[in-house]
Amino acid sequence: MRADARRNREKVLRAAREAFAEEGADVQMDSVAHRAGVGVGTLYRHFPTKHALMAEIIRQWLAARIAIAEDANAIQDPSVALRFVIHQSAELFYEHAGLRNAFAELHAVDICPAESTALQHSLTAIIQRARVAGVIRENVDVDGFLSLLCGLSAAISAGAPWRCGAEVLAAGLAPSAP
Amino acid sequence: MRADARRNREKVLRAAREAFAEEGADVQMDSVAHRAGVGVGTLYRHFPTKHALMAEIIRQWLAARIAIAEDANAIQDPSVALRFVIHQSAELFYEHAGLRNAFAELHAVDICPAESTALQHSLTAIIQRARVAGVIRENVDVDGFLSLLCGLSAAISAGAPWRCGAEVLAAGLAPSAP
DNA sequence: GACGATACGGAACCGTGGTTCCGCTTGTCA
DNA sequence: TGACAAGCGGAACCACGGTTCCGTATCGTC
Repeated sequence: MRADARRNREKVLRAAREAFAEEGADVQMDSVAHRAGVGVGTLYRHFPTKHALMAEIIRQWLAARIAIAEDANAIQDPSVALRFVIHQSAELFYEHAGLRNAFAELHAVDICPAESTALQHSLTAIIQRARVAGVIRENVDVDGFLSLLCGLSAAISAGAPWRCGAEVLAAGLAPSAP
Repeated sequence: MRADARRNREKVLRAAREAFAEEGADVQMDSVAHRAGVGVGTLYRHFPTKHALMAEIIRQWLAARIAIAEDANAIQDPSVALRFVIHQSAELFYEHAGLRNAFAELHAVDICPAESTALQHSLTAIIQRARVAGVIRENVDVDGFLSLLCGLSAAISAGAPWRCGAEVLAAGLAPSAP
């Protein structure tokens, strides 16, 4: 791949992230191209369709979430690990608040099955450890946890301060007092 | 208004709710018309644009939420009132899970300012009472609460069991132990 | 520095889907 | 029951936006 092509690919991805975040999933390709300072033709050279461009952004986004989950799994204390995932995720959600709104309707599982599975796998370990240690309420499984994270993401995109959202979720997940 | 016109208006609204819930905000008007068993012309007789149709659905949705908030305000115990709003809202979110996904990108405030204000007003009273009674964490204000409800809605749309989501939020909102 | 391959820009194309228009039907009222 | 207004259906219209295409520019190599 030629050097300028690689440069342009990066410019396009950066612009697309920005554009999707600011204008939602229905930004025009022209707008993305303009932000990137390239022509539409260049967009289509790197990504055959708009959908492919969106998929790549989502893939990178999932990769960041997987990284967080894996970092958490390196933490010994299950309770600390759980809190770590929640807080780090909340911060990530805050940094990319716009993307959440843009891609809310899309099902990541359909678009990036591999990454989705990896994320779920990593989170399963965290939940499992928390369950054994008794630091998470009984009726929350991995799917429930993923949904709640999804909710956290929405809350933060809606304007909730991310630390506050994280605290509420973390506190709410603790097993109810006997 | 003629009787058949009134009937059709109802049919259209029902069909639109169903269509938006199932297919998202970008359902075609033709699809809504087909579900309602009327022609597109009839749609446009009752709602001048697609946007107007969506606005009416959102208005009814906000009305339901306002009703819940007002019911809660009739409850004496601030703690019970807070839990009531959360649980009732969660159930409503569950019943109309699809709509949330469809309209996530839209800002209700811009579309139905009056209803949005009314909802915010009702919730303010609930939060205020909870604050005075010391049954809600200090760093959550009305806006934060609205955002968290928005998050709850997203979590439920994402598949979290609504009772579970409500319990987590209710527990998480309690002031942290000293 | 010249040549071939690779990449770029952006005007033009075309399908999709919101909206309009008008001839026909149906409800309402005297 | 007849007349008129109100409402209906759906084909046709048209703007928008994703995608293609090709002449031009740039890169990398000899």
